[in-house]
Amino acid sequence: MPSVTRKAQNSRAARRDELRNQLLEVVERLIDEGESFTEISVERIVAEAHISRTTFYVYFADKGDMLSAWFADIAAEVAAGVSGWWEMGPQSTREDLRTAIESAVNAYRPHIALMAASFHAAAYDPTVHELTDAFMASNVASLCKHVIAGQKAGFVDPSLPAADVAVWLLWMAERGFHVMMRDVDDAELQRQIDAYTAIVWNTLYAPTHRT
Amino acid sequence: MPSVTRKAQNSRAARRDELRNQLLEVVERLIDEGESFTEISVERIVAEAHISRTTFYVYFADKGDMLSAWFADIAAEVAAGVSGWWEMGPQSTREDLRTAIESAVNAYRPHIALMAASFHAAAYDPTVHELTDAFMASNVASLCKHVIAGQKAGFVDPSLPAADVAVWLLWMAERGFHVMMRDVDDAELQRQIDAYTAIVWNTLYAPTHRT
DNA sequence: CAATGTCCGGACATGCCGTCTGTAACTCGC
DNA sequence: GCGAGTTACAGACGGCATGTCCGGACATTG
Repeated sequence: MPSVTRKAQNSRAARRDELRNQLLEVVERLIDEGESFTEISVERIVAEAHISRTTFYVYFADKGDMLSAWFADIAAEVAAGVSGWWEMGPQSTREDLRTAIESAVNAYRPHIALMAASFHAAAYDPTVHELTDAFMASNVASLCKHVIAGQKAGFVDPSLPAADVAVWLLWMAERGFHVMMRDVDDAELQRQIDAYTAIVWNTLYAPTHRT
Repeated sequence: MPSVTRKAQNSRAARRDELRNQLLEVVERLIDEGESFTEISVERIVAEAHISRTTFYVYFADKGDMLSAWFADIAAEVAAGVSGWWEMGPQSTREDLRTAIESAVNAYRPHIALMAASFHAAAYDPTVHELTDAFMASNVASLCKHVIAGQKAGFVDPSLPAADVAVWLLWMAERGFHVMMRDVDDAELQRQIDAYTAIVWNTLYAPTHRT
């Protein structure tokens, strides 16, 4: 009875997604209350979510698996948010850059706590590590491509080592988002965006925009 | 008998230092072998160091305490390594900046594994968090002061928000050191230093050095 | 009804933690 | 050398969290 099996699998996957969201909501709240992902036990999570620990292990191999199940979705969202950056061209202004960065921040920000948790867990969980790595690699590749194109088109400092600078700028963003954009009001957030924009602008574009 | 007590305390402190170094050597090796600090148990550490777990707890409250006992020393070393940067003046060249950064890297590099472990542990260990925080805050303060002085003296882009940019540039360094300078050969290391130098130079100094 | 899938409570072995024994050794001052 | 103080140890503890397993309760479906 293949149809039965198929249906079961579908509902299983759906249920997994449902649980995943429900559990991450709990985790997010706990993190916001000042705890760290590593310190939050599975027992704690399932208790707060009112499901049994057994059920948790039916759907997830462990905490990292739960995080991983969620990461791909959000990575895509963020990637879409950043994409404006890659469209910078010779005519683009510093305002355009700021807008692109702001949209990336806006995509990132609702999930800062869990993103930070993911990057933290990446240090000891191989599965999570692969995901964060792929996420960074993909964005680095995009930025690198953009930088090289910009150098060819003459609106990015041609003396820069494109690949290396791309890596540095994006890891800076990752770290900065987690460290500086947690628990900040909107004014502070705007200032942080300004600062990051200033660094990126000066690094990449300013040298070719001298008046 | 105060003299006895005093002597005991001295030897205790000395022994603590001795153990600390011995244990961190083990930890460093284990990390180099691909394990993560969080995952390394006290049992593991003491076994490899050929001391008993009991003895460990005589001298340290826990793993974090051991890391903390070591962090202050190394923070001072690194701070000394970076100090060349703050001496950049109106006449300083890009080469000077690179030299300063290289010396910071050289101070940092021998301890990258443990520094990374410290920053990682900071996420869940309040004691370690305080130390890493103070370390970053102190360097940020120095850089911030340098930027402001440079803006007054006219060799740093005056449009930059000094405090914010200082924070971003230094967290970028912290992250970059851990992510990009682990397990790299010397050629790769030089390239990373070049990239970081390029970003810092373009951000801070280049706008006022236009030819 | 019977089979299937879902959830649960309860229990298990395992591993690590931090603490607390008692014991053996070593180093002093006397 | 004797005894007091210190240091190291092995061994055991209670506690907590992990990941796994089972059996029973319940609803859904054929």
